Amino acid sequence: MDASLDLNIKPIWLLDEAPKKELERNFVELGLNISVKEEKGNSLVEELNRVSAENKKLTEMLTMMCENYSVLRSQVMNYVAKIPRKETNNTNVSKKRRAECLGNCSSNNKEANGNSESISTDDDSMKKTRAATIKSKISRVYVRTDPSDTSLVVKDGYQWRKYGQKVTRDKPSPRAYFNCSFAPSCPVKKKVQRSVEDQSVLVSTYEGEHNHPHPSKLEATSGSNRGMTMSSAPCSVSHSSSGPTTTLELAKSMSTDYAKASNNGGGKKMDWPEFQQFLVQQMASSLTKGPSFEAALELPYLEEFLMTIL
DNA sequence: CGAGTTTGACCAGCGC
DNA sequence: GCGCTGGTCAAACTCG
Repeated sequence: MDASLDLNIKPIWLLDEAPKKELERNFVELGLNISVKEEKGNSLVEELNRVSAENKKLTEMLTMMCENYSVLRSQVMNYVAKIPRKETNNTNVSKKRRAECLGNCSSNNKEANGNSESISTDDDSMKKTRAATIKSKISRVYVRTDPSDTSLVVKDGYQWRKYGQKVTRDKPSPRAYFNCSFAPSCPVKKKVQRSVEDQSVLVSTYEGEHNHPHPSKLEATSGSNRGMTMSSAPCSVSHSSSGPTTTLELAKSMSTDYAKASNNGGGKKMDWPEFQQFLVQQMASSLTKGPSFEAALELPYLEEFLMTIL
């Protein structure tokens, strides 16, 4: 099946009668004898009519999609409003091995281990609290990549330094370990591993919170701050450290395209109706891209996707 | 030459 | 205590 739907939001000129006549005129100008090739011409006109009708139908479908999108959007808004946000006031990332040095997490491991000998007053409740703390700081991001790409690199806008790679027991693919190297004292760590279910999906697990602004935000505030903030956002969308975080390349590409589209208009921002129309266009074109859109159709992905474009 | 990556060794936690 | 496993270190290596 040919999935390439050449969709248009606005009814194109083929819907009008005048252009058809112009087409016929063009045939004459091109030296083609319409009377001789009347049959061919008629079939072409019929074909044009058919395509026009099809286009009209598709346009209606898109309009409906757009309306459904609006409804869905408001539903998601309501849904998101109902989700209780967990407090994220605890700032230090703790790991098992560094559990004893809660106040000294940014220092190096050897120092931490040295200190740990003098501070060893753990009990079960403390352990549970810490485990909960770790759990609440962990977020997960799914990124669809080229399955042939073995680099385990997830571009999220931050600067990462790889410090280790390990083959784990239950997973066929190795796990890569990264430190945030944008700020020397940033405690955030990232683990990246391919999904067992889908080798084309990279699962990156973030531990902790960045103690510095996002690099792209720094860029945005220091220089080219045009259009919506979406344009400077990374592909990841994090709505809470308490819940899973999902990334869609589709959302990324859409935001990028949107940024481009906005910038092409001389830096003029699109208003909401324009933006909606733009989204529909992008959705339509994304239908042809397959995997990303399929991913978006899975409910958790879809929610995140909608969060992204809201 | 410096920054980043690779990779084998080491360490700590956990279950038995 | 022992072995398994995940996480980290650091020397060697690569690349711009």
